[in-house]
Amino acid sequence: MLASVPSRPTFKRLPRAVREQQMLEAAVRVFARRGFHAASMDEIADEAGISKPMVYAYLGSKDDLFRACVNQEGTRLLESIVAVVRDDLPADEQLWRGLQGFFGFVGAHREGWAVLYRQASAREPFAADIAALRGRMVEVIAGMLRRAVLASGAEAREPDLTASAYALVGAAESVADWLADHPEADPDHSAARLMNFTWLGARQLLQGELWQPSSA
Amino acid sequence: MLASVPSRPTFKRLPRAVREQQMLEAAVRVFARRGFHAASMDEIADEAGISKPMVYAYLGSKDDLFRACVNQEGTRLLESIVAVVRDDLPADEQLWRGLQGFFGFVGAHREGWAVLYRQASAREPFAADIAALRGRMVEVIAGMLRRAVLASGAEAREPDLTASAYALVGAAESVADWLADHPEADPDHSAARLMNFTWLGARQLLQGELWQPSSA
DNA sequence: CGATTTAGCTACTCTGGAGTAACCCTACGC
DNA sequence: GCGTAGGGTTACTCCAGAGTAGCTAAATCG
Repeated sequence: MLASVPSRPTFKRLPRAVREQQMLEAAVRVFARRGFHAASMDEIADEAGISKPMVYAYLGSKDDLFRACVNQEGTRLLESIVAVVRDDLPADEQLWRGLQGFFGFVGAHREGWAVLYRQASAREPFAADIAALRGRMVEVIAGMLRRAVLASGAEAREPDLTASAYALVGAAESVADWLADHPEADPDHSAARLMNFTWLGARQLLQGELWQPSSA
Repeated sequence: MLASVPSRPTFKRLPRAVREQQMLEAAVRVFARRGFHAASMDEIADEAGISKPMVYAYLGSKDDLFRACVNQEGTRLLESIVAVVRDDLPADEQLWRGLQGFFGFVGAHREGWAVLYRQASAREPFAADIAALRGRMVEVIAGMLRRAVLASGAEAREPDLTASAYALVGAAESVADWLADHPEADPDHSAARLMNFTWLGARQLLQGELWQPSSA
């Protein structure tokens, strides 16, 4: 019996699943800092510590690779939110936790956020994916608002719900962008401010109060 | 020479200023529908009814051309707002008119909007310009909010003002994106809904009312 | 009515980077 | 101890598209 030393993991020759994940992480970083076009497959391969043909062998074309990045980061974003929202909570608590999850993701994954929003929403083949993702969020938010309004005994007007949800999602994206550029800022603090800003207004509006132009 | 074949259906030799403007308008359209990278100088020249070297002769490189588009559309956007806001009005009226101007521009210049936001904010050399434009808007909005709060006798907390302004600008951009994809929607209606959504909330928040988590 | 200036063209060059062909190497199964 | 499969590489091909050289011709001027 030989003293069978468990084959020490050399730095080379890793199993496919591991390499694929390394490549994806590298790609997200490069796409985030260069943008889709300026990112070259050579640089991505280099960042992953591998050669270009391996990237093609495992992940396919540049478009395929980018789509994989978008899907991965989009999934992570959604999971960050889903993980903290509980169905049995009142709507305002759900929204609050959703915002915490959202800003938590952005704070911890600034590259992922940049890939998803600064890059993917501007490039035609992928913009549709992001629009769909945003659409799902809008639906979720609108649902929360709807339940909140109904729970308070008021009447829910669908167009107002959708418009409010769009405004809220946009406000969150804007604050997220600001957060991505201010590493010292606290994600939870941003979440709290936005919660305050939107909830008070949404509540009043959806209960029927209206701002009226005082002239013309 | 018998059948001399200049055969140019080209109608006229136009003065430089006119051609430049045609090229800019064409470039905005092509950039908007293809994106910066996928837009080729050939297609832009074609859209303008002119040949490529003319574009280079008048507007310079592709980057120069795109920057010219961004500047033109950015200026138009700002002017749409400035044109309707009056300094002597109360802050809520100013905000209301500003939103009307903003959504009026987006409704009437969907290509310009797409160039400014969907394209320019994602491409590195130009993102800074857009960030600056957005920064000016945030400052303006924060100023309106500040005056409104002071006028109502409350105390203005700067971080809240800035955060609210970011949220409001982001909400407006989001609704504008939605508007750009829904040609049948009425810009004024969008402006009114957003005004309602934000004003009621901002007013309460800035006067000190806070939403509080009901649990942990 | 020549000279000059300005609008305009065709037909190139050249480069960055996506994608690939063809080969190498080592662990493992038998 | 050897065949093979899968992880890995170098060194290409090829093309779209930015940018240019160098020409023609219509206005304008003196």
